[in-house]
Amino acid sequence: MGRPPCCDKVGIKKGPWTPEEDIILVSYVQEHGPGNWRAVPINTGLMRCSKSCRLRWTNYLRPGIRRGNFTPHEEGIIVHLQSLLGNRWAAIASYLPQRTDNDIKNYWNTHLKKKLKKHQAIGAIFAPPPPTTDDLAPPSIITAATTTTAASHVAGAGMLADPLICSKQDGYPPAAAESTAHVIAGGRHSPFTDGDASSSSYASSMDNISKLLNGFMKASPPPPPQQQNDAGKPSASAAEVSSSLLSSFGGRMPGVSLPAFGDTLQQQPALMGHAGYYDEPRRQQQPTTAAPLSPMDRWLFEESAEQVADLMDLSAAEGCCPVPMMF
DNA sequence: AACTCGGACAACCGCTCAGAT
DNA sequence: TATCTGAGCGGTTGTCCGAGT
Repeated sequence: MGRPPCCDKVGIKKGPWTPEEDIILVSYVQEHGPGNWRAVPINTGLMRCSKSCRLRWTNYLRPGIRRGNFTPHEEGIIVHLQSLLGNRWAAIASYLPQRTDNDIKNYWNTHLKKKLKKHQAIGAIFAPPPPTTDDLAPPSIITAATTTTAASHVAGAGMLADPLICSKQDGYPPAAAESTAHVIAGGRHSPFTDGDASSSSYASSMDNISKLLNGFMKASPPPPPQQQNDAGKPSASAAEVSSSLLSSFGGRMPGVSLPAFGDTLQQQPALMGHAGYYDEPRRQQQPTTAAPLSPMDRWLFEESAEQVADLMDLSAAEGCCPVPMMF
């Protein structure tokens, strides 16, 4: 028998999300937490498929998302992990917690693939040979990178981010696993936190929403153009946004209690509950001190920086890419 | 100024997996 | 144990916008 559709297609709205819908979704998630997506359109009145709601939250509204240009360092990480893991964007995204898998996938398809193709065309070396999995990659990562079954790759993606699973199932040293998780959790020692690390990821995600709202609030003058996220300064405070939005709705939002929206954005822990890699209760158990990096981490975090530099300036080199490129 | 083309990115689709029953 | 269903993932498409002609 055929699989029933994930949701009733009749009356389901498609296409770009409106600021109103975003607010409804954000408010709902703030109140109930992410998850149980099937209930979201039912309880909010959103004429959206549950999958669409989840995707919108995960890829755009979720706090902690960094948008805008990828740094050369990030590019290198992506290239490296892509060569290691293939097109397992979720797994790759677990190493770049501020980026969504969709973002990384898009960036790969539009920028990096082209860049690497060009580089490959001139027969240059993209990166020095990665260390063998025997001496560097933890077992879970080896599994993720080398096993062809979908089950293992999904599990592997999770293991990358989950010290409990890593240590329990694979004998992956807890310290190493924790270090990975610490990075994922935005640990201070993370080499992925680049220049604007001082600005919270929360600010950037709030900027996303603020930007939307500013576009929505026709009564308000448009905000001056700004580099999204990088400045880490929202165009309006959450309270202002909330207040203005309420005004524009005449103080009412259908099916949504909005007054707490400003507070909502201050409650990042509640909103950070990202099913999957950002399991907040588990994240909160992470040590606050920097754990020693696993060999894999070290390779990715330290050595890749040099490799990235080599890659990005497309310096002339001989030979060809030593690692398989999945395109 | 109008049109075309291509890049960038948001969103959708279909498949698979995992948990619940 | 088998089946069902919700959630997640990766591939693909659609749309917008800026650059070039």
